[in-house]
Amino acid sequence: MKLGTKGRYAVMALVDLAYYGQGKPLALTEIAQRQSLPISYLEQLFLKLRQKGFVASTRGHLGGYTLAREAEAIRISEILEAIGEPLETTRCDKSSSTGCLGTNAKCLTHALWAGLGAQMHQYLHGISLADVCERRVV
Amino acid sequence: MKLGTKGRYAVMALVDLAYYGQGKPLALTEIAQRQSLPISYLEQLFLKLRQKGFVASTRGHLGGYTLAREAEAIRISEILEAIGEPLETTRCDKSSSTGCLGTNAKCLTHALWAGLGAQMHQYLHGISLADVCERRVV
DNA sequence: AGAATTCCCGACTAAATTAGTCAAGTATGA
DNA sequence: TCATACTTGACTAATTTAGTCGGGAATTCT
Repeated sequence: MKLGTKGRYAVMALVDLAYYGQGKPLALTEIAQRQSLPISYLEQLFLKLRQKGFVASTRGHLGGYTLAREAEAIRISEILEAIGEPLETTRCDKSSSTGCLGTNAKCLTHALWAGLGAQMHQYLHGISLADVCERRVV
Repeated sequence: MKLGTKGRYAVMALVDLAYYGQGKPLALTEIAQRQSLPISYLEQLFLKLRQKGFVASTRGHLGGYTLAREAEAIRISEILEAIGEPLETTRCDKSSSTGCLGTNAKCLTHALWAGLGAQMHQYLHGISLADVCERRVV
């Protein structure tokens, strides 16, 4: 159970954007250099972030990305979801009728893993980009 | 960020052992069948669980495994640690002096990930094998 | 106009990890 | 002695991760 670079980099980059970009577009190269992240990898991530409406892009010279929403209104959990960072604690097939429902002794652990997932989601949903920027994180 | 089978299977098997094994040794084949887990894989896991003192083994006919500790005294977090399920949310190198300390703007996210890890550990530390068996899990 | 800068996008891949299998052995009880 | 069950190490196929690469398209500066 470890956090992948996709999720970590996406959040790092957005925090950087919220922290250093004051309304003005910030080039990906600048973010990548400051955070020591591979730029072509970041491009992939920002493609998704733009499609999901987290950032807006300006092309050409002096272009870059800006936040499309208020930093206060972007939850960390949303970022991870947008980027495709799984956050999966169970493997029970929800669609299948034979899937585990946590009702029998065989799947006694279902509630445990579901609870862990809920815990994680709750924590990450409770923190916004702005919270991270202003070090309001326990 | 997904939970691997190692951790999941280990907990499933120990819950099964606590639930069905009343002091008497339970053969791995029985646990494996009931939980639909690959037996040779479970063998690997129980090797570690025995070495770390979670279970005791009885060899030969009618042999098997028993819990070496009270089900109330075994925390889920301990099992995952024993088995080698990572539970890593950060990648900051703790040993290196150049490692991230969460003090500069570059690593503003450190506290976030560390907090997530703490949250997960706290949840899993607060639940014992017995809690899972008796469905005392939120 | 042309050059420089920057985003846009899909395809590809090396390396690591996962999720096991397999084979051979040792101990015990019926 | 035979079947059962734990013990242990080596091996591996498949998946996932963590990127790279190459070519394009839009925009602005000179």
